[in-house]
Amino acid sequence: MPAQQQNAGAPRSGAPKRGGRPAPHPSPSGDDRSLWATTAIRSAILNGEYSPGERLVEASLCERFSLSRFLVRAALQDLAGEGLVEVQRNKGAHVRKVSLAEAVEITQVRMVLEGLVAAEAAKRVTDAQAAELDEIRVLMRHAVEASEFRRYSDLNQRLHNLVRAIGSHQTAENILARLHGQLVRHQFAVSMLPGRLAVSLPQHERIIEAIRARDPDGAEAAMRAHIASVIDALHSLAEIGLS
Amino acid sequence: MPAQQQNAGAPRSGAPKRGGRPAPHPSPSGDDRSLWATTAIRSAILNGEYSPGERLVEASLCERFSLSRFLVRAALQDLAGEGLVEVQRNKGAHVRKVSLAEAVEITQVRMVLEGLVAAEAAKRVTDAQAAELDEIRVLMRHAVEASEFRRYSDLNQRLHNLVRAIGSHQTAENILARLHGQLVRHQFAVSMLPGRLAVSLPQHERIIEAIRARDPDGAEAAMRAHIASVIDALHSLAEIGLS
DNA sequence: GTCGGCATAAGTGTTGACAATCATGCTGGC
DNA sequence: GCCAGCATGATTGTCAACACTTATGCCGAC
Repeated sequence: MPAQQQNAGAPRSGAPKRGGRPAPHPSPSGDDRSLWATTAIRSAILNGEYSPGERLVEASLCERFSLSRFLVRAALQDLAGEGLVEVQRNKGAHVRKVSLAEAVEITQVRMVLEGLVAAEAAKRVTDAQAAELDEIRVLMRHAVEASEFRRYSDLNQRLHNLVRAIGSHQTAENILARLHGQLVRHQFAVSMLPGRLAVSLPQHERIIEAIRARDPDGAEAAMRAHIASVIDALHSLAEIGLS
Repeated sequence: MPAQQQNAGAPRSGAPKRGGRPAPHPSPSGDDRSLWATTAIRSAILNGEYSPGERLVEASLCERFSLSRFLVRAALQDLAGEGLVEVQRNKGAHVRKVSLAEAVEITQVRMVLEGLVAAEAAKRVTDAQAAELDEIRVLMRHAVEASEFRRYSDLNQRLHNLVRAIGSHQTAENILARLHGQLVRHQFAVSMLPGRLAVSLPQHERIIEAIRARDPDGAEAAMRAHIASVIDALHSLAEIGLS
C-alpha cells in the first residue's frame, strides 16, 4: 500500500532507545515458526509496544523474539502487505503512521463494506443467531445504563463480529480485518468521546432490528448511518486536536 | 554494478513440460530487480501465461526470468499478499483459482467501493473532468452504434479509471486494484455475453450524468446499479456453465 | 494384480556469510 | 566557524549452500 504522504520526520523527542521491551517467550519454538513470527510482531504493534512511525530494526526484532532474520524479514513483508508496516528500500521498516485523513478514508471503506455485510446478514440470519443478536442488545442497554464503557466497547466488538459471521462474506471480511488493524489506535480515541455511548446505542439497536426483521436494505442503511456517525466523530477529533 | 549473478539454480534433467514459454527479457537487469521481479511475474499471470491452479515452481521462474530464487520467493510472497497466488507450506505456490462464488463476492465488494468512489467523484469533479466524462460518453455511444466490442471495453476501463481518479480515494483505489487483478479472466467472459453492450451503455450514461450533476447519492446509486447488473451477468454465466 | 513400504528425486524452508547501501562523525582546508 | 569529502559503523539486500518435507517410482510379499 503506497502511502500518500511521507513523513520525512525529524527524530521525535521520544526515546529511540527504550530501557527494555517485555520480551515475551510464550512459544519461541514449535512446528510453524513462520506464522508465529508474523503473529508475534503484529500483536506487538497492535498492543502499542511499537509506536506509529517507529523504526523496526531487523536485528532488534530477531533478538526480542528469538527469531532468525529470515523469519523476521518474511514477517515484515507480510505485515507490509497488511498495511501495518511500511518498508522502504535500503531504509528498513517502520510502523505505518495513519493520518487522520487516512483514518477517515479507511472508515469510509469500512462503512460501505460493513453495510454490505449487514445486508447479507439480514438475508441469511437464522433464528438462533437472531436470538444472540437480541441478547447483545439487552446487554448493551445494561452497559449504557451503568455507564460501563469497557463492557460496552466489548459488546460493540462482539456485535460487529457476529454480524460479520452471519453475513459470511469472506472477501469483505478479509478486507475489514486488514483495515481494522490499521486504526485500532484511532478507534479507541473515538469511543472515548463524551456522549458517544448514548449516541451509539440506538444506532446499534436499529441495526439489530433490521437484521432480525430480515430487511437487507434497512440493515445496510442502519449500519452505514452508524459508521457515518463514527466518521463525524473522527472529524470532531480533528478539531479538538487529538489524533 | 555487482558481478551479474549467474543462477546456478536448476541443473535438472529435461523439465520443460510445456513446449516453451515466451521468455521475455525486456529488462532483466536494472537498479531495482526486486520490484521488477514482482511486476514481471504478476503480468505473466495476468496475461494468462500461467493458468489458474497452475503450480509456480520457483526454479522454473528463476530460469524463465533470469532471477535468483531469493527474488522469486519475495515476489511470490508479495503476490500472495495481493491475492493473486496462494502458497501452501512445503507445497509451493499456485495461481489462485477464483470460483464463481468468489467472483461474485469480489464483484459485490467492487460494487460498494466503486459506489463510494463515484459519490466522492461527484463531490469533487472539476469542469475539465466533467468535459472528459462527456467525451467518453460520446465515444461510447459511437462504439455501441458500430458494435465495436473492443473499443467499448477500452472505454469502459477508461471511464472507471477516470471516476477513480476524480474520486481520489487512495484506500478504496488500492483495494479495487487488488481485486481487479483477481478477476480479469471472469470480467472478460462477462463482457462477451450477448446484449451486454446495449444494457451497459445507459447505465454508464447515468453514472456520468450524476457525477456531472454533482449528485453524490445519484452517482453512488447509478454505479451500484451498473455493477449489480454485472453480478447478475455473472450468475447467468454460471447457468450457461462457463466460468 | 495390488498393496504397503522403502529409496530416491523434486521442491521448498532456512541458514550464515558477504556485499551494497545508508547514516554518522571526523578531518582538513578555506 | 563552516562545509566538502572521506572513514567508519550500522543496517539492509542478496546469495549459494544445506536441511527438511513432500511426491514419485520401484520392489517384493501376498
